[in-house]
Amino acid sequence: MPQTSIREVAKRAGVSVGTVSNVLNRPDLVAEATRDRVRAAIEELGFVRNESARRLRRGPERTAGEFGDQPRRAFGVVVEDLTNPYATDVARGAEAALNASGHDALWLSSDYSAAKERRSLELLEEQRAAGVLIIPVDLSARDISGLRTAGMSVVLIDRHTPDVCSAQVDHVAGGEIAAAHLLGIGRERIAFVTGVPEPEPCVERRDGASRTITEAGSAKPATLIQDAMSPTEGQAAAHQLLELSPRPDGVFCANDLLAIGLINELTRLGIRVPEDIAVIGYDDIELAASAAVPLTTIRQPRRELGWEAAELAMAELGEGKSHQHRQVVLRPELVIRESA
Amino acid sequence: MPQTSIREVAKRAGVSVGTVSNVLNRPDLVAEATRDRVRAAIEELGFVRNESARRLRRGPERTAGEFGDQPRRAFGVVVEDLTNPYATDVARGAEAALNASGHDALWLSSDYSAAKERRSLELLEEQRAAGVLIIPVDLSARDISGLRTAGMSVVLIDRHTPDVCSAQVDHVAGGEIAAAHLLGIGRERIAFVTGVPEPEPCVERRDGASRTITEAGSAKPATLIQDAMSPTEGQAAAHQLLELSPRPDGVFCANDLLAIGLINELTRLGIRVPEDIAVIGYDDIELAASAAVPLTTIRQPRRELGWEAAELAMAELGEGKSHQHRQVVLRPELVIRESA
DNA sequence: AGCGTAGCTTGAAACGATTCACGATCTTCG
DNA sequence: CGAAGATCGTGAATCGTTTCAAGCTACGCT
Repeated sequence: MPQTSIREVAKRAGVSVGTVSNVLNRPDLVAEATRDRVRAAIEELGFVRNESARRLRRGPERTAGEFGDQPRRAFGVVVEDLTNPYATDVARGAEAALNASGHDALWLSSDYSAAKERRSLELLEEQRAAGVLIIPVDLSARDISGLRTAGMSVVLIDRHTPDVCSAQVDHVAGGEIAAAHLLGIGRERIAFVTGVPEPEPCVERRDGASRTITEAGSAKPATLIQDAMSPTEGQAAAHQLLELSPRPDGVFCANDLLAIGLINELTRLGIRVPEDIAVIGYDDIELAASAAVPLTTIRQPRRELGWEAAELAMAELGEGKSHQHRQVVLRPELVIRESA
Repeated sequence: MPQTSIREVAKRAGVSVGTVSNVLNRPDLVAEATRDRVRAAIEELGFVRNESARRLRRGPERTAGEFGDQPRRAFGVVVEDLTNPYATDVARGAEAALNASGHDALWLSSDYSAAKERRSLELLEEQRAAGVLIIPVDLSARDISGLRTAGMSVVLIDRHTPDVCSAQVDHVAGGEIAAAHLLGIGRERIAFVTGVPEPEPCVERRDGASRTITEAGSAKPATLIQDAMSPTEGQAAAHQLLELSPRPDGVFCANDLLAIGLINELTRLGIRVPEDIAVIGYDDIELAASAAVPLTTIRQPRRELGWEAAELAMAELGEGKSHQHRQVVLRPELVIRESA
């Protein structure tokens, strides 16, 4: 007895399969007595509708917005690293938007691997998810158009190409703001700390910062490249930093985790932050405010970013053919605390 | 034209549908020339197999371990909070084990809400996932048996009941170890900091610690309950702590995030850690080692925990009827750094 | 030539739900 | 009393895939 099907429920309740289906999908079409009988049968048999069959029959989800109940759909949220608070915040924003509209979010992580990324997309495609929100690691146009022909909406986060919807933060501006702040508090020898693989947005931050700095007439910033963007690597960066000559008096870290590790180690080595070296992070994760030296940082509107991305995805789904790809760009914001 | 189906591919390649299916599933049965022709047709048409139909036909996945290619399946990993490094580490451990066996992980978050938790389970059930690994918020036996009859394997993480597989850490022991350490370094007035909603495991840690302390003849520890288990709340706890009289000289925090926030705030208020107040955390998250005051803590083998859970789930799936529920219990470990 | 075999291919029968054109009853009202 | 609606139910057709018994060739062997 492989599975309880609608047919057995029908037999048990003494009705036809069509009626059971109606109880499931349009209960108002069924007389109360019958409905109860069917429900009881469902209960007793522990019946669960086979979503595969349902979807097979239904085909590409109807244009939504029909009368009555919304078609609850699943969207995939693919991020590079579920351990990174930045990524999880973005994803939570997306999930919130999705939930608010009665949809669901499935999280997948690509772990910075193009292969895992591709596999995740495949999985979503096989499951016939409604759409994907993705912080891409290495997405080709081909992958995307594949998804598209499978009828899924695709939204890029933190990256963009003309023929897909995307939501991103203006990282160049973020870099500029950070550099301008460092310059503004009188720092002249600025270093940049980042990690490999260096995500596109970090490159942009770096470019923005670099330009601002050289345009202001200061020396091109030294760049310290670590193995990852974690606090541990930030610690390591502290030592490298002190070996630089001339020793920098301002540091711009590609993310807060690096900054926190860096500051902690610097403090332990007797260097005062911000007096000796000012440090500015990027992201404004929760920990930034309650760090030993509260971190000055660039806040990304991450929840909003995820939220916007989800809105785009849902819109794309609703609009069908007439859809015009949109690119949302949010602006980051300087949060001044104590580290710079 | 709703979707490219196997039939159109067949027509285009001039073969029967059965052959196309074979190319997809058992390529070795098909002559090379035909195979190439079919593959070309697939390519040209941008065909993607409709997973719903496939699954509908296949029915409950065969007992795996068949000849040839493994049936790649998706497992759901439901955690309470994807923002919590503890949870994500466990989930990553699970994902690693799953991937190692050629399966996939879908992450869902319940956000501490029983409703979302239930919804997540429903979703997984509808998608006919192979199994669920869950850190439960509020799971009734009924929910579980529902999942079970739907043919999914269920593994509880960090909680247990006799009739389900589970993997957990011995939290009582963890509490005992922490308390014993605090006692061992001469602390006498110990406080416990936790947050609501207080997960079962935290209660166990507290119990273990309490017992050890009272059995050693010290006063029952004061308990500070915060609104959450975050660094921000740890900060708040610092102030409450100082108002206690007698002022504690040792604190056991329910997790590292609380401990880090607490220590940072204490330091800012001029209290020395560990000299004035020793603080011990729980979890050993990455940040613990690189915190301003490197944190002494109880390490949970989180990756292993997730890994074991995944192994259990996969085993359950493979064993079918003959399955015996197993409960894996891992032992936590004291990591001495500087905060206590 | 006759026969067995191996290697490919075929095509119809599932899988389990949804849909929809039709009946079957029951009301209501002229 | 009879006809026109309402209101409910029915059950066959259908979605796209996999499965599998059966058919077809070509080949080797006696």
